[in-house]
Amino acid sequence: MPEGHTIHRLALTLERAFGGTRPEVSSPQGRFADGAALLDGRLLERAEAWGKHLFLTFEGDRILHIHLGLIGIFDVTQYASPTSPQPLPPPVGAVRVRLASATHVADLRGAMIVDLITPEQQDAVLTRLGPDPLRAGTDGNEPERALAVMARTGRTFAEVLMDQSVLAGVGNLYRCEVLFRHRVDPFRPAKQIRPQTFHTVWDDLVDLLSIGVAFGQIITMDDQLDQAREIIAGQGEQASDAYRSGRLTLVDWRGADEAELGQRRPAYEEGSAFPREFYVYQRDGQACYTCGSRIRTQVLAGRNLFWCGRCQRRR
DNA sequence: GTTTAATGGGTAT
DNA sequence: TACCCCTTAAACT
Repeated sequence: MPEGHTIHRLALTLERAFGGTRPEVSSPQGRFADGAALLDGRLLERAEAWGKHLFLTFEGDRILHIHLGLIGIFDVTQYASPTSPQPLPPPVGAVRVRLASATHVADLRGAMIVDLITPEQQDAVLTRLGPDPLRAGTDGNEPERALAVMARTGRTFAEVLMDQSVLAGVGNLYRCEVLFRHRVDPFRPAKQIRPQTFHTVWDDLVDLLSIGVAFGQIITMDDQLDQAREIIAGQGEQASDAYRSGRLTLVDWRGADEAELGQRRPAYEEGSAFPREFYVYQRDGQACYTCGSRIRTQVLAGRNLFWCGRCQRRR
């Protein structure tokens, strides 16, 4: 499930659930037992996402570095409320890390990276990342940085789009869909992409990923995006401003009382889901919605690329 | 019951 | 390019 939007949403959810508290940290499966013991009962200062990397900073500069990889999942649930305490639900399956408070529990399974690191090690991870569309408008996240790399690589645009050192947070699904949305040939050399085209793609990614964070799912089709934007516009000025600035993830919910949260909380939390539908992703052999020709697929650098050979020719 | 695929990515060859 | 790691659920036999 994880592209950048998943991780940014997780950071927001974890901050709301555990930020400023001292969660119990354990490793029911046992593979993170030592790290869990070091973090248990420590103050969780903040949770942050950079591209697909998640960092939970505990007091004393103890940083829990998590990367979900392809199959990782971090479930955060509220199992009790302050007025109605409930027993903590037992872990199910291979839970490598569990955070638990009197009201919330978060279970991490299948992650590729689970490490306790120092601020210096965190910096080393961050310097290897390209600009993150979900941090657009902040230092170091300018699309020009990606353009500079593109100008001196021999690789195709589709390869470069998923390279985390060029762009942080974009995965295979957003890649396929954004290429189709702008009718760009995936195999076009990155250096041949016009800067104006790339800026349009970048702006679109800022929009798409932000909506992905807001709704907790990848939405790429125009009719669904229109509905999504309408729902966001109905959330009031604060959510709307944050969305327009491309930083819906960075809204700080801490300190808000329940009434305020009710007003600011996006509709998605009440569970409005869009049908899972895409322009090209996993539609190989089916008719392109625009031109009717068959959607094609090919393994590119180990991942399944999907595109429309007619709509995405030579651009 | 066994195999496969999944929105990742590092390391060896 | 190949192989490895992580875990689960759906699709096979």
